[in-house]
Amino acid sequence: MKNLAPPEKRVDGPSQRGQFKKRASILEAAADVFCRQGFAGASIDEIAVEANVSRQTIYNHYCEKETLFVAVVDDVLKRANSMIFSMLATFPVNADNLEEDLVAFAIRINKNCICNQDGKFLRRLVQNEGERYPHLFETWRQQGPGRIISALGALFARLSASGALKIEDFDVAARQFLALGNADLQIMMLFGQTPSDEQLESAARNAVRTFLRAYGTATSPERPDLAAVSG
Amino acid sequence: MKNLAPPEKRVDGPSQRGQFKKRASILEAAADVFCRQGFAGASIDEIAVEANVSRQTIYNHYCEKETLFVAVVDDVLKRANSMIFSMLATFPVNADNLEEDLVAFAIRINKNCICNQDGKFLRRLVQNEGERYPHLFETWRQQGPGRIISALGALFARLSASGALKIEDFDVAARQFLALGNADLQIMMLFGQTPSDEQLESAARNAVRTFLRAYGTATSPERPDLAAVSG
DNA sequence: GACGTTTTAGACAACACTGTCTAATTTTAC
DNA sequence: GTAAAATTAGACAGTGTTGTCTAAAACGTC
Repeated sequence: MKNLAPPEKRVDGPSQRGQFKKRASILEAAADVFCRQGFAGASIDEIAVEANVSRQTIYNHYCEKETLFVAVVDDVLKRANSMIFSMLATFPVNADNLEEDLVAFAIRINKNCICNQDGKFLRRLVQNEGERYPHLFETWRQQGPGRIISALGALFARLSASGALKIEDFDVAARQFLALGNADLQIMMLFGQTPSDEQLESAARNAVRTFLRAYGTATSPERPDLAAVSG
Repeated sequence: MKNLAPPEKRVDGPSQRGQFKKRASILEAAADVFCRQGFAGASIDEIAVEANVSRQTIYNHYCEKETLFVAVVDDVLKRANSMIFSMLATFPVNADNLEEDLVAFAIRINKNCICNQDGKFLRRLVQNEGERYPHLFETWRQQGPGRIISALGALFARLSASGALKIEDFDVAARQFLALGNADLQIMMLFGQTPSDEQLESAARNAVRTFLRAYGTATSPERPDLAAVSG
């Protein structure tokens, strides 16, 4: 890590006029290798081979290994953030068919945000390098998860206001919804495995059933005989 | 990684007659450094300094870096396993004061198994090196989480049989209990932070309240007016 | 086709790390 | 106190990596 980069060498490298494909290829390969090997274990040569690019080209675009790393993290963070908010936009609006809609929503979140390559990469990277390079994730840490939970909480608030759910703390409910959605997948994901569609569906069903038992109003059909027991 | 270690060099090193303190000191320092830097990023010299030991001593006890790594993983896995099962032994037996007992249980699990140093180490290690050194975690992967969930599930089954809970799938309930317990702590833990006692308690309360709403029978006091709404 | 830019392969120095060796020193057992 | 065992500091070769440099080749644009 050089503290003083020579000012005549631009950090941003070529690409003013094109060669976007090279950059994209490097970013993708670097994400792969950094994810597999970690920052310390990743070698520029390995990235170059995987990107079908010469090592020098990497140094032309990103003057240091750390510059490349920062660019990869930025890229993945941006993509993951836009993905999660586009998924939040598919949250069910009305409450007819709520259970099925929530199941489908949970599947989408898990499949496209948590269990995909970007999700895996982010979990690893944050966990490994978050303490070593706090500045990389600081803004995401302060805004990312908090804003996601707030947004999801607001969606649950809407359902709660319409009487479909009965929730006191919307943010807690949002966190619990996500946590329940991962409950059956966490161990797989810890080992880097990707769940099958069947596993995704089963996990989502288990999660939503429990969530609706806790927060659903009486119209939820899936709580067979609690009223009978309580009455 | 040498494939053929000279047979006259014992893998287990000295310690037949004592020097346990050195070994323990090395193991502890190595766990620390491996956890912070990963396998590739950790240097033997750094471990030696942190253990207050010369580098040669490390090589005397563990002939290769990988041997040391394996020993550290074994050590942590054994300790974590024994801790989790000793915590499971404190699961509430009877159902009077169930909510408070479950809260205390969740706090104990989180504090002593999930949020402590060993838990952090294991999460990192499994996630990072689990694919590269599958043999290290294979037996734990097959037996560890599965047996933990089964054991916790059996405890919930006991409460269910006594009528205090109403659960269909005990293993699912066990996973959900643990997932709910982590719901409020996951982001902190991802960044390597350790929750305060207040945060631990609040997280456990939120988790148990929701869990009991989903699985509790009518005797649970904390579901204020579902019956009224449903009636 | 010509020109400026980008890419490439390869060589290169500087550095860090692993694992070995040795000889001196300290610790431990008896 | 003595002898065996363990530890230490330091030097060392071998290796891999980063980042630089150069000259040739490929590319894109006009």
